Order: sequence, then structure tokens, then C-alpha cells
Amino acid sequence: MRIGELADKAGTTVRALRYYEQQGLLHPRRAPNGYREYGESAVGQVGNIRLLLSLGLTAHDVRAFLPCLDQEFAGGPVCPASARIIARRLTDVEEKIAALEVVRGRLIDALPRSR
Amino acid sequence: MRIGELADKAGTTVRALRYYEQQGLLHPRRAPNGYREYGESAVGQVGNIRLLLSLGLTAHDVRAFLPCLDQEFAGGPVCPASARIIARRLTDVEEKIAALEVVRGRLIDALPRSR
DNA sequence: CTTGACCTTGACGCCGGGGTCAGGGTTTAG
DNA sequence: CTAAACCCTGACCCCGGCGTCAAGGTCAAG
Repeated sequence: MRIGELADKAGTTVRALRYYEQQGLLHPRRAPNGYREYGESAVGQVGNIRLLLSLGLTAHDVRAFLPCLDQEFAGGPVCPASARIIARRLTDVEEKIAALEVVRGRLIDALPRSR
Repeated sequence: MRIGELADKAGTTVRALRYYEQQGLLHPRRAPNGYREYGESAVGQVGNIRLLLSLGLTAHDVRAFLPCLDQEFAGGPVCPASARIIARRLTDVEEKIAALEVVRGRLIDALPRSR
């Protein structure tokens, strides 16, 4: 399929797909006229890329997932190298939540009755 | 004190302090020669600004905390006068925590066995 | 044949939180 | 008096993840 169709199926934009390719996350074939040609598996791959990016990973981080982008992350086991990256992000996120909860506690202390 | 000394005491840079002022977070007096003049309380204020920014709040968000920036968030009750402002920010902070917890949940789902 | 939808590359814009000059003026120590 | 160290404003640069415009190639329908 071509880029526009993939963008529709994957729920993103043509621009984003070209950006992913520029970042080395996708490697579509090229038709004789220069058009990008994607296989069906690209839909799932793009879904995974978007999932990982939405978790706060960078495009650089996502490159570490390339060998297993075909697998479904949304529930299955993940390749170990990727697991380490995800675990590192998890601690980042948990630290941020903890810090925000400290602030939240202080704000609540600051509202003795007006709450 | 002048800007360089404040930067040292607050553990940040001159550039950042000028940026905070540009964003309306600091309002130092000016000496006759044009130099910024900060009081001692500015050290704590800058610490609070940096704390809030480090939690992912924007400079715009931090402006809502201005009336109580000099009261150490680490300490007891905060100025009751700005209770409503703080209450509004509290919901913001809670929304932010909720969003991060969604991310946290997704990351944990992605690590079904290593956690 | 023309229109319009789709595709190509290249390049600039945006946001946030500053970093880093450039080109001055001021203060302070020796 | 001079040199170092400080201060000023203004302006451009950076990153990530695209949006958006420009200028043009390709292809199917009418």
C-alpha cells in the first residue's frame, strides 16, 4: 500500500510516516515511480511505534525495538533489550508521579477548609 | 544581591534567571546602573520555581503559584489568600498525575514477566 | 486533455527552557 | 590606571516530533 493509505489505517499522518522513516524506524520499498510501498505488517509496526512514542520514548529509543516491532506489544512479552529500556522509562515516570504527589500533598495542606 | 550571586545560591544560571523574569516569575528591583537587585527571599523562590518546572509544569503554570512562591512548599500552610488559585492548580496537578499513571500502567503491561 | 487526488523532496515554523554569542557598560582588586 | 570580573540587551541556536507550505511528478476518471 502507499503512504496515504497506511497513514489512514494506522491513524496517523503522511508527514509522521516520512519522519519515522527518516529516523530509521521504517524502510519501505520504492515503486519504480519513487512512491513508497508498504506491506500489511507496516500497520502494526506503526501502531507499535506510536505506542512507544506515546510512552515518552524518543525515536532513538524506539530504534532499539526494531527487531521486535512486528510483535504485538499491547500485551505480549517483549524482547529483553527492549524490556530494559521500558523499565528505565518506568522508573522515570514513577519518580515523576511521586514528586507530583508531594506537591499535591502540600497544596492540599494549603487548603485547610476552602477545599 | 545581584544576578550572578543569586544564580550560584540557587544552583542555576544567570540565563535561566533572566528567562524566569521574562516569563513574569521574578520581579527584581533595578539598581541605578540597571543591574538587577534581588532580596534574600529570591533564593527560595527560585528553588520553588525550579521544583515546579522540574515536575513538568510550564512557566505559565508556575505563574499561578506566584503569590506563595516565597512560602516554602516544604513547610507548613500556604497563604490562604490564593487558595482558589491553588485549588485550580491542584486539579491540574491531579490530572497530570492521572495521565502519568496511565502511562505507568501501559509500561507495566509491556513488562508482563520482568515485573 | 484536463482536472484533481495522490505522491516526491526540501525547507522553514513551532513550542519550552534555556545556551551561547556579540557588543557594549560597570565595578572592583591590585 | 588597568585588567578582570561582572552586568546589560538583543539575537540566534538547539532538541523532538511533527505541521505546513513550495514546487513539482504521476496517475485514474471524465
